[in-house]
Amino acid sequence: MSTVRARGAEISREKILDAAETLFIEKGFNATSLRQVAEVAEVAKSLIFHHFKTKAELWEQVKMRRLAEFAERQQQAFSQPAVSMNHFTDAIREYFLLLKGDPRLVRLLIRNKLENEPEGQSFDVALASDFIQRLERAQEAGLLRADIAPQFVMCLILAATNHWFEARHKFCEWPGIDADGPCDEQYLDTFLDILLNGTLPRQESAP
Amino acid sequence: MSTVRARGAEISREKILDAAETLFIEKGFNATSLRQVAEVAEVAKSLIFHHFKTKAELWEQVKMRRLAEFAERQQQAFSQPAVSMNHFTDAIREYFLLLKGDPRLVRLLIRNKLENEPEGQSFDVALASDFIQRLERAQEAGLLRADIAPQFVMCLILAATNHWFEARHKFCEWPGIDADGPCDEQYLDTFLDILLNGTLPRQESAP
DNA sequence: TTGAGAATTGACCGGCCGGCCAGTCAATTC
DNA sequence: GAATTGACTGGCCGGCCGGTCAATTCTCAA
Repeated sequence: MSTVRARGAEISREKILDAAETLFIEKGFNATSLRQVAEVAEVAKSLIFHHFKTKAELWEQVKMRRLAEFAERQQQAFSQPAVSMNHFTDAIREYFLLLKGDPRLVRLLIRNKLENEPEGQSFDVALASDFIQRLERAQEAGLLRADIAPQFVMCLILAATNHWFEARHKFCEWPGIDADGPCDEQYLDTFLDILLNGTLPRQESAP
Repeated sequence: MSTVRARGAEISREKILDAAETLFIEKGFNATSLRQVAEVAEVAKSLIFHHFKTKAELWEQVKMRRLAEFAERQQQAFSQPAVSMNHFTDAIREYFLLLKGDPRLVRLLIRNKLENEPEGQSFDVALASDFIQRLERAQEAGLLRADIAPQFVMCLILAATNHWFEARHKFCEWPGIDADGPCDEQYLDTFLDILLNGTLPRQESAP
């Protein structure tokens, strides 16, 4: 449908979702009232209930919209063919930049950790196993040490990237780390350097 | 004071703190009412205001008590002298076990990330710079590659350990990772292996 | 023995919460 | 041009919230 009415309704719905996203991610679900959401969205509070059943469902939809978009971009970042190790580091670089460019997403990911839904999203399972398979093929091709489990390498990559942005403000209080400088790149380079050196096949050394 | 009264008061205070810790960490500050805290603590709600000025102060005290204890144990874990790289891996191992043994602490650390206090705690800054200095001395002693910045190695260590437990339940849904098996140890071994191999001084290879 | 004062309680407050509902208005359909 | 539909609103509701307060109990020093 592209009637005038339907288009107007869609705009209102999106305005509500936008306002809810801003407030829920910044202040949290329970600390945000629907009155605030309505005010920011410039819409009557009752209209929220017209478009969404409950406050909880609104939050669910906010997360869905954002995390689905995240999964898509994450897939793009991780889906490059890996014929050499450089392709892996490029993929990690791209994923790192994805997080760097979207602080709100990082905050959502933190909040998502605290919510113990039984179902959860399954798309990142598929994504992870996809990347793990790439790593396995790299092992078979001799690009990667064969004596390490690719699953845990994947965990380590996500830990190193996600945690950096999740705790960035803490790290930047340390001596030698300047928040305004190129510390993101320095950290990433250090990590990739260590990861590469640590996972490259070792050429025959003492047992 | 060690009068009976004072001791009784102290017990009540601790019961309130215990109940608040359980509920705040599990459900969050805004999702927890003081009525629930009082009920779990088996105490009148008003008594909470006798011992703590406001709900916010109670939460502050809960965090203080737990994070101070954490900092102390963290210091123990990281304070071993480092005359060889094994001491570093031992320190990381100990810190890893500290987190493994205290899921509630891990949850508190996640919650702490979301709160943007201007002041914050300064003890972990001191702790980090202490460990970084150890790494620098290891570099001077030739135990560690000299061309990497120790600050970022420290970040990586914290990322690898903290994020593992923060996202453990997600990781354990992946193929090849069994939540009930020894996956914690496998992950840690993989990480330490990569870290050690990646940070060991390289013996003269092609530039 | 007593009285000062801390520990503890339950009744109570104003205010905000999520949610509901009756009703208005304008676009769409017949 | 009447009937229908759906977007949208303001006002109201019961209930719970954080917080206050006066009254009671308890303990111990004087």
